[in-house]
Amino acid sequence: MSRGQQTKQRLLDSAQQLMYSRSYSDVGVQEICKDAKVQKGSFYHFFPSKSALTVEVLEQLKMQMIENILLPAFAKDLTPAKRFERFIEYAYQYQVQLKEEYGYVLGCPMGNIALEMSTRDETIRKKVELLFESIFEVFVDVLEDARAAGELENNSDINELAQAALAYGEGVLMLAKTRNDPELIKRLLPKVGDLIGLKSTT
Amino acid sequence: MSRGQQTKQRLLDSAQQLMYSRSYSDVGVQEICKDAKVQKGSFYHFFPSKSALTVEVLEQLKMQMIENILLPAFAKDLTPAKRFERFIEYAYQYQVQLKEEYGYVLGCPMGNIALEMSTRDETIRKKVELLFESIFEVFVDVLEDARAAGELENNSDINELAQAALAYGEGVLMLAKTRNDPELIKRLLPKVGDLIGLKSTT
DNA sequence: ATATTAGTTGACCGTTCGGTAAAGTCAACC
DNA sequence: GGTTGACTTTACCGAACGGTCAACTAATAT
Repeated sequence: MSRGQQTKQRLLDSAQQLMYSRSYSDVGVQEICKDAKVQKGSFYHFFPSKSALTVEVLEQLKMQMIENILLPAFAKDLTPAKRFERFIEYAYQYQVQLKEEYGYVLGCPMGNIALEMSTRDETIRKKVELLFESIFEVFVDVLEDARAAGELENNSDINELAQAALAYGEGVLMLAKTRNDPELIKRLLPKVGDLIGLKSTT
Repeated sequence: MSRGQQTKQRLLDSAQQLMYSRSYSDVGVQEICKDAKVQKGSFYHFFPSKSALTVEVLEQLKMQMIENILLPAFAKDLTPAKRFERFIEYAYQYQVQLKEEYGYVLGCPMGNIALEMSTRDETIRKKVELLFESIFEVFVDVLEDARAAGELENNSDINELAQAALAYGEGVLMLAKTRNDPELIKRLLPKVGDLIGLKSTT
């Protein structure tokens, strides 16, 4: 990685961490630069605006999420139901760890930005929409497996089930963040099985 | 209402409208004052801080929501399932109207603030937690009615079902806001019946 | 070796931020 | 009719905001 790429990466990493643990508006370009040990002029050499930086942060977030959570959790070595269980366990453990580290359950980094920025920055809104689409596709994939294996009691459209599952997950993370209690994830998320009609998840 | 109370009310109303349509951070006390036609000094006569104003806005929001949405939607003139259907219709119509008025689906005013502010202002987080509790209680009430009427196929703890329903609702509103598409509410929210095991809601 | 490009530095822009303070105005009560 | 306290006005604070700019240095290619 070239010198410039390293600098850019530090900016992306600092921005991701700071914005996730606080919010888009609460973190200024100045603070991101200070954290990344980069001067402000350099920031604007790599990014035309704070908004553009954020879009790249979201892209990075998506890649990390797919690689570190979605792919391992939904690997096809288990039954669809067990994959969901594994996913829930990952999500729970992650929020527990965040609470230890920051004192707060931080919830979903995409959901946080979505609600803060959707009415203020159209390119950010569109980007988050795409990220949700990525998760959604993974869900569709598992649900198709489940239906093929006869483990799906529900005969609704799989696209709608996947969206419902995504919505439910986001909602549970919101409640967990609001209560600042990761246990909510463990108690509530398994009910996603009822929502999508998956056998033996409860 | 005394002159002072009127001023305070204008501040609360302006703040509520501006913060809901944009966000907490994007709206300054200056702008709130300008919108309410109140001088800044007066603002700080009524509220010690922007945070305190927000807590009162949230309280007002709760009262309005209970009176205008929850009480009429969950009135006991219909079966529990039909009450949920009516609630969904209200939520849908409201977001459609917001989109016409502002160009954006605004989602849930509590959820929006929760995700933006939970890690930044503890008194706001606590207040939102309480608001969720209020909705939650209404849900518990309907679910008890449903179980008494034998319309609840699920034998889980009603508190957990109510929380799951709340989470799902918030998640659907988040997705609708991110996609800026109120139709998602109509398509997705009825599945709450599957989640809580309510007969004949789909 | 030199020219070009990529990256860095730090000072600077106008504006807005949340919040303060003091002087002034108004209505109500004695 | 004067006093009191609620409310309003206006000017102001230091700090931070997102973004710009021109001068500088480091690395690369010819």
